[in-house]
Order: sequence, then structure tokens, then C-alpha cells
Amino acid sequence: MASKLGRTINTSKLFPPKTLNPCHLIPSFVHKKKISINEHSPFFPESNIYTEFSRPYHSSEDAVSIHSDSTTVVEELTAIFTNQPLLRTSEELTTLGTKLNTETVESVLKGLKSWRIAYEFFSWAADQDGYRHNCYTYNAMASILSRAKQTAKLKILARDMVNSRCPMTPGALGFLIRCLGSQGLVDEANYIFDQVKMMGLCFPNSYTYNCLLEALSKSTSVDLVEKRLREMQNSGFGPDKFTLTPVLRVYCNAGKFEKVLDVFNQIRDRGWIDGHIFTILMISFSKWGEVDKAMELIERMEDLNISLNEKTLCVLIHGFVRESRVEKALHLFDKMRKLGFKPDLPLYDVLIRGLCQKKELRKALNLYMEMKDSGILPDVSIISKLISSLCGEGDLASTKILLEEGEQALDAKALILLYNTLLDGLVNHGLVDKAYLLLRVMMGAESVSEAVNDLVSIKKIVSPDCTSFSIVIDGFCNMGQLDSALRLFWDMIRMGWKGNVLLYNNLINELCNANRVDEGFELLKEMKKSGFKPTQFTHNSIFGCFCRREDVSRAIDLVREMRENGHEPWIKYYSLLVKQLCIHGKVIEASDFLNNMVQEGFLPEIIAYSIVMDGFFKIQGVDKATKLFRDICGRGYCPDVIAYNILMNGLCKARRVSEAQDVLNEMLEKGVVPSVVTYNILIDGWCKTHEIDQAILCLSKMVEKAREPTVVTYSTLIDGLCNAGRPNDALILWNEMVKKGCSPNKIAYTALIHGLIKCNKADIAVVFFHEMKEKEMKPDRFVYLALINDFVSKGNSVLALEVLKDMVTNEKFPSPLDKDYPLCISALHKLSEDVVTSSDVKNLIVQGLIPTIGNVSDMDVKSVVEPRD
DNA sequence: ATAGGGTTAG
Repeated sequence: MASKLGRTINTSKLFPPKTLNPCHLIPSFVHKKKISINEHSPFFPESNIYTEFSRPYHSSEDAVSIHSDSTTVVEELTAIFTNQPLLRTSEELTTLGTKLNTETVESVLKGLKSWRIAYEFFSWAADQDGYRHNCYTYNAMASILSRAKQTAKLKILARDMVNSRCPMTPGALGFLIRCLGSQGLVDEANYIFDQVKMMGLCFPNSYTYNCLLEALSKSTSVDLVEKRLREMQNSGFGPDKFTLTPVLRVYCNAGKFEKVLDVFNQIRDRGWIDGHIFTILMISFSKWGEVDKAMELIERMEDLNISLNEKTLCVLIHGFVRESRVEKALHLFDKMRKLGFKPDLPLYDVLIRGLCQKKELRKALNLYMEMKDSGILPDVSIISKLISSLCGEGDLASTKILLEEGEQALDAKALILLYNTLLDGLVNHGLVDKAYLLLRVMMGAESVSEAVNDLVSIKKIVSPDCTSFSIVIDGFCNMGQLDSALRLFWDMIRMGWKGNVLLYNNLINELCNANRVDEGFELLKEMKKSGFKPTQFTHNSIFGCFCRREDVSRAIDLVREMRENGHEPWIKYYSLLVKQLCIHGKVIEASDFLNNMVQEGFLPEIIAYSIVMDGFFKIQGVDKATKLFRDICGRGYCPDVIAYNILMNGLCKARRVSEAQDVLNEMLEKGVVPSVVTYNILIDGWCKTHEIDQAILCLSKMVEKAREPTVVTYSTLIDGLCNAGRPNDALILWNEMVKKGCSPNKIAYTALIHGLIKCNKADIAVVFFHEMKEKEMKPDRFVYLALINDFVSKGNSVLALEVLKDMVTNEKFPSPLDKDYPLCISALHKLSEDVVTSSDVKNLIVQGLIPTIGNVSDMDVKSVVEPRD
């Protein structure tokens, strides 16, 4: 874009040439005006603000020629700066410096190929006596830097330009603004515009404003654009098409639908709609995922006889593929070809990828063939995509053809990429052994080449690279074939490949997962020897293994080594370690481990301390636990709700419920919000210490605080109420629970059934017993036994037998070693003594469901084998 | 290839 340095408005790339007359902003008199080529005055009279449009540009074809002396100077300078950097301090150059003028500088800048040299020349010129850059030389330089994307230098240049106080024509300022805008330097463009205006270096006209808006429209700064638009109107410049276009664009960028519509209507009402406007809208719609709306626009465009341009179609096709609507994309693709546009590789690429993603591989292949027929050479990336998709579908035959084509068209470096894709595809398709065979053939093992005949017909051998090995090694790892992975790894090392960090990490991690940590350690040594630095992941893999093994001393040694490397041990591993130590009663060891971590400079998270605190409580170390809690508080930890819960639970279990109540108050003071669990713990504490009223009070408090009781809350209280001899209240609570939609689980049923039995209400209990079984919850044996025993003791043999039958068909009768055994036997005795149930008991013995008991003889048993009616 | 961790009822 920035090629005329502000003298003419070159908008052809921004706006369709058909709709734009570049002169529409320029009063006609300007074209007649000429300005002397040797104009050196740094200040143009104000009346000349439009002269830049007519100033000839010496290097363009129709430009006025520079006299021959100047031409020589340009040529010499260009030659010296291009080819003879050593001559830059020579006398010759000093002489040339005296002949410098702005036109020469512009010419030289235009002729220099590299932005770096141009920049050097530009700086050199600035230092020459009697020479000053003007706005055109600055713009020439700005244009070069902008094209070279040297944004930092461009910014400095723009500031220098302002600081030099060189006057600018509105066009020149517009040009500069567009240079900045094209590099996304929106704020800078905005700033420079104001500076220039403020310093009186230029009076912006509507073109300048349009340039500024154009620059701003690359952002989403709606406010900025609106502000400038008002400013422009206040300066007497009404908006034209080139004003509204950037306004539309910024609203599009910011996703302001309403505003977009509003501006669009303004543009339409003034008859300014063109393809460019549509393109802006369509790109936005496509970005917003509104491809259908974009399609509607296309139809409207066709109605308005505005031709679709290639870019718009491309954008839409990309948009449809992005939404996985490949059919629609293909439809547009056809349209595009009918309009005579020739699709390029990127467009084929996106469609083929879209089809691959939809697993429409036949269509993808056809399109690929079409592309080749139309004379477009495929690149390695598209072949690679096809190979990996075909592999994924197990279509090895097509893969083979593509690979053969690749062999003809690609060099060895690209070809190895295809082979790696193939290896990867095989591995992903679960064919890691096949991949391994292919790899061996690549390594030169001709003896197995038969086995990969269906994959490749190797004409030229492609040696595997590090990636090839990595793919197959990782494949083995993922298939659990760790030893194959290791063997291949060492093969790779022997072949001189060093591997990479990822490969080492994967292998070490797999070894550690397989509890082969010593080998993992060996590999770590090898890794370091090869010059790779272990990462956090490497160390934590090994650390995790030590933690799982509860190997405290090696774990702490590793923590030390990790600290030296600046690697943090992962909480999931050390919390696992302390948890397991606690489970095994080694709470002191767990506590010591955390202390050691602190000594090594790592502060364990509160979670780990919570585990240890709970551990102390579980081994009746109440004082140790509470001391630990206070210690960590003193060390600056802020216990969270779970840490408090553990503390309260420990105190409650030690029957120190009022202390637990104090802890709850402490929580509230400190602003730690109690959870349902907190209240449940306290409720249970009160229940277990026979303070059922306190427990119910606690329930109402939790409801007050909008903590919904859970099935745990209800179970706890139902158990407590029954133990307090209040079965009716327990039943009321049960109904309340069900009414609230809280469905009872096995523990809740157990609590109620057992509670009712304890309250002498086995007849009610058995109703819930049946309800529970209907819900396919399996009662624990002690529930059966409690019922049987209760019925037996009350002489209700029929019900007792019914439950007994139920029990023995659902689970084994307790063994003689079981603590419940004597109880069961005594119940059986009672049932066999009762005439109503004795024969059924014998039947159960015959069926082998219950053991033979004392006074039921074998003879008796035989007598019941014959069925009686 | 990177956090799932710790607490309550029969």
C-alpha cells in the first residue's frame, strides 16, 4: 500500500478500483499545479496543502527526470551502500554527502534492497551538513520499515519525524498514519496524529482523517473511532464512503451488531455499497460463526449485481470448514470455480483437511487428485494429513500410493516426515508392532522387508530420525510394552541419536509407574550424561514412585535434589505418601516427613498437614493432633474448612464436643464458612454424647445458614433419636427427608431399621427392610441378625424364619469363627424347636444353606428329603 | 505430559 509516500492516494488495494476515483478528494486545480523539483524550503505555504498530489515522483515512469548529476549521485550512493560497506567513511562519500538533496535520498532509498541498509543510509544522510530530511524522505523510510515489519524502528522514526518539526501535507500525514496502522501501531498512529496537529505541522483534511480511522479500525476501540468521527465532523469534514467503511469495520471487530446494522444502512442509503463492504461483513459473520448470515449476504450481493471476489469466497469456505460444514464449503468451492477463480493450494488444503476430519476420505482423495490434475503441486503437509487419516481408517493401500508419490516428488528431508506420519498413524491405529517392523526396515533390516510389503515398496531407503524412534518408543509405552520400548531406545542410542527430553521423561515415567524406579534412576543418569536437564516432570515421576512405596528416606533425598534444580514436589505425591503412612499407623513418620520437607525449603500445603492431623486423631493422639493444628496456625497457615472439620471431628470422637463447638465459633470469627460436613460432625458429636437436643439445635442452625441437610445429617440424627428412645421423632425426620427429595441410602435404611429394632419396633422396621430390598440395596448381615434375633426372642418364629431364608439365599451363613456364629446357632435352635418352623429349618440344612445343628440328626434330615404336601 | 489431594452418618 504505502508506495507513493502520501503524494497520491493509493487506495486501490484497500478499495476496489472500479468504485474509487483516486482524485475524488482532490480539487481539480491541484493537478495543474507543479512544484519545482529543487524545492528545498522546509516549509510549504499553507495554500499548498494539496501539492503533494501533484508533485512528481522522480522514480516513477511519468516523473520529471532528475538532471544527470543527480542520477550519478544516486547510482554511486546505491552502489556504495549496497556493495562497499567499507567505503562508507571514504572521502568519496563525504563529497557525495555535499550533493545530497531530498529527491536523491528518496531515490536511493527506493533502490536499496534491504531495509537495514536503507536505514543505515537514511541515518547517514541525516548527519550530512546542509541536508535535512523532509516528510517525503521520512515517509519513504517509514514505508520501507513498515513493509519489513520493523515496528519498533518505525515507531522511533515517526517520533523523530514529529520532533524534527518537518511540515507535512495532509496526504503525507495520512501516508505515515497508514504505515503505522498497517503494522498495528494503533495507539502510535493516534498519538502522532494529535502531535502533528498540535504542533501545527499539518492541517488534516478528510483524507487524513480517513487514514486515521482506517488505522483505528484495526482495533476494537469503538470509543476512539467514534471520538475521531465527531472531531472530523466538527472540523467540517462530512463522512464519505471511506469514512464509514472503517467505522463499520470497528463495529464488526467489537461485535456490536446493532451499530454494524446502523452503519450498514447509512452506507446503503447513500448508495455506497460495494464488494469491499460486503467482504468486511462476511469476514465478521464468518468469524462469529454466522456463516449462514454470510451466505444471505452473498445472495443480496448477487441481487445487487456486485460480483463476489475471490477473497470473500475463500473466507467463507474457511468459515464453513471451521464449523465442520464441509458440504456447504464444497458448494461454494464449486461456485468459485464456476466464476472462473482458480483455487490455490491453501484452499484445497483446508477442504481436504475438512473432509479428513469428517472421515470422508474418498472425497478427500478425489479432491487431492483434482488438485494435482489442475497443476498444483501438493506439499508435504497435505500428503501427511491424508496419510495419517487413511492410516486411522486402516486404508493402508491408499497410504502406500501416496507414499510412493511422495517418494517421487519430495526430497529426503520431506520424505522422512511422511514416513514418520505413517509410523504415527500405525501406532495410533494400534499397530505398534507393524510400526516397529517398518522402523527396522528403515534402519536397514532387509530381512523383514517382506513384512511391510503392504505398507511401502521401498525404492530408496529413508533412514529413521529421532522422531521416528520416539513415535514407536512412545507407542510401545502406551501399549504397556515397556521392555520393547526400552530395547528400541537403546538401539536408538547405539545408532547415535541422543533422544530428547520428552522421550526420556516418558520412559522414566513408565518405569516408575511399573515400580521399576531403580531403572528409572539409571535412565535419569543417562539423561544427564547426554546433556539433557531433567524437568519437574522427570523428578516428580521418580518422587511419585518413592511416595507410592512409602520409601520415606529416598523420597526426602529426592526432595533435596529437586530443590537444587528448583523443582517443586507435587502435592498429589507427598499427600499420598503421608496418607499411606497414616493408614499404616506411621503417623509420626508422616509428620517427620513434612518437617523434613520444611527443612529442605518446601512448605507443604495445608492438605498434607490435615492428613497428618487426622492421622493423629485416629490413633488417639488427640493432643498431638490439636498441637499440630495450633503449630501450623502459628507458622502462618490459614486452615481451611476441611482442616477445621478434621479438628472438630477429632474432638467430637474424643467426646470433647463442647471444645468442637468452640472451634466452630472460632471458624465463624475468622470468616471460614462452615460446610454441611462441619454441622454433620457436630450433630454426630452431640448425638453420641446423648445431647440429642443440642444436635437438633445444631440442625436448625445449619438450616438457618442455608446449609441443606444431607442424607448424612438425617442418618446421624435418626440414629441419635432412636438411641435416645425417640423412634417416632426418627420416623418424622425420615418422612421429612423423603419429602425434601433427599433419597435415603443403605446407611440411612440401616440406621432406621436398626434404630427401630433397638426401640422395640421390629414390626415397623421390617417394613423398611422390605422397602430397602425393593430398592435393591443389600442389607448388611447384622441387620438380618438383629431382625431374626428380635423376632425369635419375641416368639415370632414365622417372621424370623422368613428373614433367615432371605439371609441365607443372599449371603453365606457365618463361619464358626465369626463372632456372630453363636448368636445364629442359638436362633436356629429356637426355630428348629418350634413346630411351625422346624421342618423348614431342616430343609435349609438339606439344601446346604445352613450348617447341621446339634439335635437335628442325619436321620431326621433324610426323612424330610421326600417332599410332603 | 502437570494437581483429582485432606473431613461426616449405620
